[in-house]
Amino acid sequence: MFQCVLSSSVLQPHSTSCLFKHLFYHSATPASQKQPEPAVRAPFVKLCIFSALQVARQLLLQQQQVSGLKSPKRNDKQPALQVPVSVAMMTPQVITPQQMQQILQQQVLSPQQLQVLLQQQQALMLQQQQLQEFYKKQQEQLQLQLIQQQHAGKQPKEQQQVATQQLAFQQQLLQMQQLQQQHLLALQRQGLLTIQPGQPALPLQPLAQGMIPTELQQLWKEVTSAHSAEETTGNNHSSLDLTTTCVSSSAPSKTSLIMNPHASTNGQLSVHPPKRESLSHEEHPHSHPLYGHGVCKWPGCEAVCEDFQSFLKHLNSEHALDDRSTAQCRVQMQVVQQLELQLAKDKERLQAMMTHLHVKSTEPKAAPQPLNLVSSVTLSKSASEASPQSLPHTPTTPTAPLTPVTQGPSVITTTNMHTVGPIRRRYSDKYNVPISSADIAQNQEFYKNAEVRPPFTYASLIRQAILESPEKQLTLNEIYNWFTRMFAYFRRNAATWKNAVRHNLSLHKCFVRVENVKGAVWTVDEVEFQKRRPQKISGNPSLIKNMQSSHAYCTPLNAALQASMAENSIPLYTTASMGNPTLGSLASAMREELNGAMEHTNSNESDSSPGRSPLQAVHPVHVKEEPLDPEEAEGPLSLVTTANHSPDFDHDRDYEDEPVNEDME
DNA sequence: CCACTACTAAACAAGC
DNA sequence: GGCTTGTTTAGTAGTG
Repeated sequence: MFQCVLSSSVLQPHSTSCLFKHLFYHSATPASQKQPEPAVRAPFVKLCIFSALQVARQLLLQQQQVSGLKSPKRNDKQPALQVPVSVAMMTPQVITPQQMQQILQQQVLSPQQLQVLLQQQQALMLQQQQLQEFYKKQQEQLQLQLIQQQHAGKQPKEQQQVATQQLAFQQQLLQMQQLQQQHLLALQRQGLLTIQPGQPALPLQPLAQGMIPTELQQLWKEVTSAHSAEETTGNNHSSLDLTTTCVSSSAPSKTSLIMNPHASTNGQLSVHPPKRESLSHEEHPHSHPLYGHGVCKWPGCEAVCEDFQSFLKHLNSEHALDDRSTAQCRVQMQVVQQLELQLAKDKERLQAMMTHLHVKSTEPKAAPQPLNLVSSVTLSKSASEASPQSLPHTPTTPTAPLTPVTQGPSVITTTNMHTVGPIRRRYSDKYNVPISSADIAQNQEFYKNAEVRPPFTYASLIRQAILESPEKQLTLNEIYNWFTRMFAYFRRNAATWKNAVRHNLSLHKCFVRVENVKGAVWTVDEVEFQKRRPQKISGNPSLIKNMQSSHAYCTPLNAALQASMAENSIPLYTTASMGNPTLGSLASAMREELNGAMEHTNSNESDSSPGRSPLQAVHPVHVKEEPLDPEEAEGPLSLVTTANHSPDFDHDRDYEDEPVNEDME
């Protein structure tokens, strides 16, 4: 029932490759992030890893942006706009695997390993310093050359060479910094989880770009010094120290708090945890944010506490206000801060993506028809936001999945639709948007509101409309309504697309007309429908290959979709019961289609379909002309009303009020 | 170049 | 007669 589905046209080879890229991106990213999680792992460690990744990623981002600005070379090759885009796309993949590995491995470090780590760290520092020096020299050289050229006006090549060298070094630097960052965080974590003999704080200036470096530095100092203090002195002493440490060390944090408004609240919360806790648990005897499921939730602790009382005991004894706890708090603060930062970034990216989808890259030919888009609001918004890391695609791919830049057929202006005469546009193949599951789910709302042509063939859409109905049958008018309900695009220019719908219904064998008491309804002959694509696919070996290779993505694809839908509390394909059935079901139908296509590639022709869709083993009527159908016996009740989407149909009326529309209800 | 598919336009018929 | 529904044909365009 839940199958991967894409419209037949969507599966055209061209778009398929894009799709796979896309899918790979979507599937690879989360997978790698969760990657090899050891069985036993404190949540704290997860947080640390996560934050480490975020830090590194952020670092990389900022670095790239900086370097993108600095190096003229980069701008030569690609529009400045695109640089951050590709970076944004790549970062998750670039960072994750190795870093994960390292971080995870480092998690179980023995003292010796720690030693090694530290040595590595130092070595890194050294290398980095060297690199930096080199880099400086290069810069100076470049400056010099620039000056010379300004006077002499020549030798651009050399300059370029230097620039590229510079770039390369920047990248190396970047990598070093990443590694460094990573080591630092690993060490931090270790320092908290195991007692780490005091290693002098390391010079950390190069880290500056990534995240508040002074804070990190401070953190590191504190953590290490705290441990050494703990080792050398007793607990009593340290509990005395804490206050001082707390006070003195809070200075840098405060500065950062000022810089980051979000952090301030967190800072407040986490800086004085012990006090708060004692207060809070008095007020709310059995709810404590640090206690849950009989386990202490203090980062890295996970001590089992039978009851709340013992937890309190544990809390007061093990996590008293001492240097260590303070340091841990600070780290936690960092973590939260980083998460917030990341969240902000992701939000921004999401915004930019959405904006981008509403906007049109305005380029191609002096098109008679303007390129689209939705509202001026989004437009203006996009102007300011679309720049940084929004675009989901690398500049190198000519066919950006979500934005068919080419001749604007995929998008049509509202205003021009009526006036512009017949515009031939073909959206299914070329301009087709390869669609990942997430896209589908996400874009559903988008298509509902934005007058963007959906990247599905009429046949697929019709089928979807029909399958979505509880009886798996719709009248023509109901199909129309579905179109207008689901796609803003189809709220205009009704004559054209309605004609196309009728044309498709008549033309394709997979659509079966069933006479009924009250008229005629259309159903889908799934067998026929499935037959359609194999032809296409079977003719093209490369496609088959792609399809097969893509099979592996189907699962994560589904998972991702379902997850995203679950997040939005969108039920899957329970059409009859839910208020807004369309979103989930469209997506699921898309999956279905994809799966169906793949089944056919795997088991060509053979009658695999009946098993697959008991649900729509509707009417195996192959002769279109035949009005009579076993279906007729089934009952005339269904078509009478649109009981299933009664709520939605009010919307339909709205749409139908439009000038062009000549629907009758 | 050809076959195939998809989209668009339009003519036409039947029924209400 | 006007409209919807349904069928059919023709032309265009993209892809392999």
